[in-house]
Amino acid sequence: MNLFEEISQLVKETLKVITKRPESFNRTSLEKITIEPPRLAAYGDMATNAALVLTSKNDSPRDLAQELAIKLTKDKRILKAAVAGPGFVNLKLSLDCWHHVLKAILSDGDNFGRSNFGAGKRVNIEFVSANPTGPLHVGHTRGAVFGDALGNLLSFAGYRVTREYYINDAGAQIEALARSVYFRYLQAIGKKVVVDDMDYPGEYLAPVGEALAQQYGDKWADQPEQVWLKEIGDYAGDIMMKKIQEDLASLGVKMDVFFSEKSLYGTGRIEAALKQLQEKGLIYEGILDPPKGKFIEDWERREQTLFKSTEHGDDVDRPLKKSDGTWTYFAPDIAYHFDKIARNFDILIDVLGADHGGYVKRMKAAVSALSDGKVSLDTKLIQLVRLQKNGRPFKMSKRAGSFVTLRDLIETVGAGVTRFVMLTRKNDAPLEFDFDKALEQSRDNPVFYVQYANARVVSIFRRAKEEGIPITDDMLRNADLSVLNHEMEIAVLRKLAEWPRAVEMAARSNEPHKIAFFLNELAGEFHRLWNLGSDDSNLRFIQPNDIPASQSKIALVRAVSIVISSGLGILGVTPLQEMR
RNA sequence: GGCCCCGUAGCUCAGCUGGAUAGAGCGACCGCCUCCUAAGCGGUAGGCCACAGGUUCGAAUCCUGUCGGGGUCGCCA
Repeated sequence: MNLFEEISQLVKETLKVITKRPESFNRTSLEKITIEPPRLAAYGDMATNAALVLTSKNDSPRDLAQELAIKLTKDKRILKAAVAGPGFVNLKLSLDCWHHVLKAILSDGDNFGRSNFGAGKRVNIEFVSANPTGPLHVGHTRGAVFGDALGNLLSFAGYRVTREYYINDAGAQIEALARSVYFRYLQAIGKKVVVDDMDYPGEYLAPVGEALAQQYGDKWADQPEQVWLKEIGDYAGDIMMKKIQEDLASLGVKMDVFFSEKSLYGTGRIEAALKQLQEKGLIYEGILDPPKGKFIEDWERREQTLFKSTEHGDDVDRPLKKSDGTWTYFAPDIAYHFDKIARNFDILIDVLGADHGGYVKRMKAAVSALSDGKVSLDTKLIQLVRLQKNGRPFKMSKRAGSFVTLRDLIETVGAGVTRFVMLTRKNDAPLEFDFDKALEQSRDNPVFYVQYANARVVSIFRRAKEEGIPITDDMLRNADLSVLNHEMEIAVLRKLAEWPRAVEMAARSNEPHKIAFFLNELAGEFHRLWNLGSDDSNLRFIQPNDIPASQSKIALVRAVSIVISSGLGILGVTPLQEMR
């Protein structure tokens, strides 16, 4: 059930009947027709720009609009159609129509708002992909929440979603991790060591060193690096990865695939991917110019292996090998994306930190080249999180080893609050995360505001039971809805009817924050109606001594609860039954 | 210097593939509890949508340029 879709069909069919110039109905102008809630509620329930879009230069849009309006009123669902402004047609829908929407929501239940928008297309969302060198911090958390919610959103909208984590377990950072752990190991077996230059000085590595000491005693105490580097690196990386998975689990994020960068090395997979590019003539040996405007001290002109990414929209060609002959980060990442393409995804989405912005073009170029433009790569850059507490910002520094971790967040505010707050901003805007605000119980805190609405809903159900009002799904579905005729009750229904549209728009742009904003609006409509009950007892949901009227009103409440639950479900937040 | 993101009310931010008189919360001011949770609701005040051009019947939205803030720029990932 999607009311906007239904009215849109009606408008388009009506237009076909009345137009004298069918040739002006090319596909593009039909696609430009919108059916949307008007800016002002006073205009009506829906507005369409059809006449404006379809009128050719010399005709008056208002004439076509007028004709359209007259024809539309013939439909039962349309109570009133009026021409306004330059040629909009504002529609007022019949009470019956709204009641029909409510019945549809009740019978669709959890499925209300689901759609086939994605047409079963296969989407791969790669997110988090943090180096396994330490616990996840706040920045990773935002990426994790975003990716996971996007996954939920796209599933809801009819895509087949795979959530994926790329483990960077092959680069220099793992060796750095190994050295840091080695320090901790030496400490654990009682050696005096000077800890002044560790890459990862965080305390969290101390237990790893101790575990090594337990297992191996002083076996590695006086050994040179090449003896232990790889083994300790693998060992520590595995432990860190387990911790990361625990962190993700505590946030409610479950990956479908963990893809190891290491698995690309020594298996010919990098070479195979690059061969694809080679065959398209996109790989060559060449010399890059140093970046302009930025002085690099030890710049040396050097011939190296380059990917001709400029052929696919990048600004400069990109190196695939470092000066020591090993691969750059880019090379295995090309192989990784080649693997994703080979796994037959229709759409790839990479969720990256904002500091990877400079990486986007080359990766898109690679995907475009490898798939001959058949697979699209969408990148979502996640901006920084600024943490605040008591009005004062605090800093994160990985080098100092002191940073706010995902675990800190969950322990202080909980997973649900963390997730919701992080989804109240679009991904490309910086997010201010205030610990105090997140826990505050007020209108200013959107998490609370939405949860409070849900708690009120639940309290109505509870009260109804106490009053002996039967509210099974079946009874609500068959309730006589004619008592639902107040403007504010319709306003709630109007918002509910927008839900499928909101889902589609959020999915279209890969923007789960739109769901959070929608829920905030829906909660607002509901709180408003609730409060009207104190002025006018006829608007209370529970009508003493009138079971049928109570059931009708509770049917509306049930619909609100269905949509709030669905919406929170997409965000990955558990609805609260009561506030404490 | 190149590239990417951002600039909307005093503050924090929405604004849907271009659409009507640009919205919400906070803060300020004025109201609403004998009544389903007042942890809420109503109202008032507050704007040259950074600036300048362009496209269009129509621009906060699209294009170009300028200014301001952030990110990034071979051998980090």
